[in-house]
Amino acid sequence: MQSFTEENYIKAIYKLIEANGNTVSTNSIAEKMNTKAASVTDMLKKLYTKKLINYKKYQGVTLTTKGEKTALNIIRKHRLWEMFLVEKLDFKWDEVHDVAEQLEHIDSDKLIEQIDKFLNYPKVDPHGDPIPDAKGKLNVTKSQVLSKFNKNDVCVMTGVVDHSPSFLQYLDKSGINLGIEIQIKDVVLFDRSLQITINKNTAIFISNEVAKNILVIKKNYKKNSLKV
Amino acid sequence: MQSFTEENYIKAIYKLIEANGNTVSTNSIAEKMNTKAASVTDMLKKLYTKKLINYKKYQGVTLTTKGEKTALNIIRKHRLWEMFLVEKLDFKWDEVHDVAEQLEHIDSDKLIEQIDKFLNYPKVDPHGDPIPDAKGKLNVTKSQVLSKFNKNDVCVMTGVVDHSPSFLQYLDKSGINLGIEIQIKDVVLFDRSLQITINKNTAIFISNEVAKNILVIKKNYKKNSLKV
DNA sequence: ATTATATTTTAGACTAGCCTAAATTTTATT
DNA sequence: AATAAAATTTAGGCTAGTCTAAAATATAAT
Ligand SMILES: [Mn+2]
Ligand SMILES: [Mn+2]
Ligand SMILES: [Mn+2]
Ligand SMILES: [Mn+2]
Repeated sequence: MQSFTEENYIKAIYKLIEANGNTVSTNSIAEKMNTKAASVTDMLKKLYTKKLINYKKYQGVTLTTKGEKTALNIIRKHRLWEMFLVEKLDFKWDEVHDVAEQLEHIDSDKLIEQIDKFLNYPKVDPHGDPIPDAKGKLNVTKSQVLSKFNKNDVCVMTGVVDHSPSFLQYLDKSGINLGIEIQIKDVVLFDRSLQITINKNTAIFISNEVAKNILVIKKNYKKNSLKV
Repeated sequence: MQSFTEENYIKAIYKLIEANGNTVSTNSIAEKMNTKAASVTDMLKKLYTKKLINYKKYQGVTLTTKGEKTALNIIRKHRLWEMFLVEKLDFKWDEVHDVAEQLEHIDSDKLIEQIDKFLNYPKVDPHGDPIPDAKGKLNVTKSQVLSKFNKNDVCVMTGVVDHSPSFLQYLDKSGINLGIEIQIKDVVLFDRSLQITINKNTAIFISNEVAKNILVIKKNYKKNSLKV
């Protein structure tokens, strides 16, 4: 069994690898964990003796199979709890993160399996992030950021990059939620800001910065897909 | 804000006072917390500086108003979580305690108020223990142990004294649950074991030790009560 | 009223996690 | 290739919470 602190380090390492590929540096962990590099080095030694990470001095860090399984289990719990809070307790998607940061450390297999069942085995969390299954299997998402698409493209929103409350609240206020259909009506060349419609309603403007934080899947990509 | 450890000490002190009256000794806290007296003394100094307990060297301990409020809030959370586990996640009453010991430390007012609402504001937990309200108000229970009653008395079961899984499982197996009507058919003078009926069914025997751990309220005590 | 026993506190030490400052190693730049 | 800069690790120290052993105090027994 790991301490809360160890679990948070493992999750941080997992997310850094997911975001930036292969190995991860001491400094980047320190930044993500809001600690100092010296503290990270101490913890890396400990995680190494517990066989959770591969670590050689000055060489950066990767997760072992055991470490990755551990990380995915924490992420599974985090996302299921977020889903529970939104679906059952009327939390907004910008309110769940801090509570889930605590709940993800509760140690009870039965609890998390029952929560999963209670929610009817959801595939994604309130932010569109995939929920690993009990064996640690994670569906890879093929979403892309909205800013990559062009005039007249039609997409469905599937997630967000930035998870901050302020960004999520801005999306709420703008009527931008998971599942909406977004059509790009115009792209301003100067700053790549977008004019879009949501579910074919009146158009709104969003900045390129916003578009870079909205994940979508392009609609009607396959010729033989259903046109509704 | 308190650490998990501090919260557990405060709850232990509250329960010892509740069980044994007025002040509580260093040794009794050590026993309940599975620590040594020296560790308790250290913690008492800390809780005193935080104004959570009244403490003078060698004189025993009581809770301040602030300490009692803290204790009741932790107990509120513990019991609401137990209720949630039983009512919504199909846990048995003997399975909830260890998980609730973890969940009671989750820090979120909104979470616990929403859980309360989700459960429709229950008054007692799965073991019949009263749930303090958000202001820390606790309904005093007038239940008594079944062993105090006599032949032909009719009671309703309202709670348990012993909360151990083995005792709770024994009760399950014997059909003894909260809300059942218990009639004392016979009392064996030699060992004060009881022959009882449950909801007027065929009689079973229980030991005095078991009867001392079952809480009940006597039925039809008032002459003008409803006879169903 | 002394003495003996039990309880509680203090003293000193340990681990987990964190820090700053200094030393080491790697990487980048001339 | 030599040097400068950046990244990382080590050294030493701090707090929370724990322990054992010893000292102090309170309680019980003569
Ligand atoms: Mn989150
Ligand atoms: Mn999420
Ligand atoms: Mn309990
Ligand atoms: Mn209970």
